[in-house]
Amino acid sequence: MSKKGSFTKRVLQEVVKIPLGYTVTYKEIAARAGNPKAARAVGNILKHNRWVFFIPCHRVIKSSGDIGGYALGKKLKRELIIFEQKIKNMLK
DNA sequence: TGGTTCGATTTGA
DNA sequence: TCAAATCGAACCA
Repeated sequence: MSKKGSFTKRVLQEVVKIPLGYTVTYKEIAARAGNPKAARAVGNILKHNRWVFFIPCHRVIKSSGDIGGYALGKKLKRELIIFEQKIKNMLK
């Protein structure tokens, strides 16, 4: 229990690397972190992470393409994703 | 400190 | 559609 778990840090690191207007699935993050089966843990980490202000949790969604959830509100998450996709389209 | 339960999930039958 | 698996963190004694 005393272990901090490098997996947590790894997950956060990967989430931060997510480009603008790009969404990643929990499984993808888990896989990048080293544990493809830790998709649930990813959501749990994002929910209780202490770097929530530095991590775009709204870019992480379910593999089904649906919005999993969001600590600040699922509705806000959807809006943010659409907004970022819009920006991406504009830059494009 | 140690053990148990839950969660923003995923996958298989 | 339902249930099991699996990882991290919170909760309780």
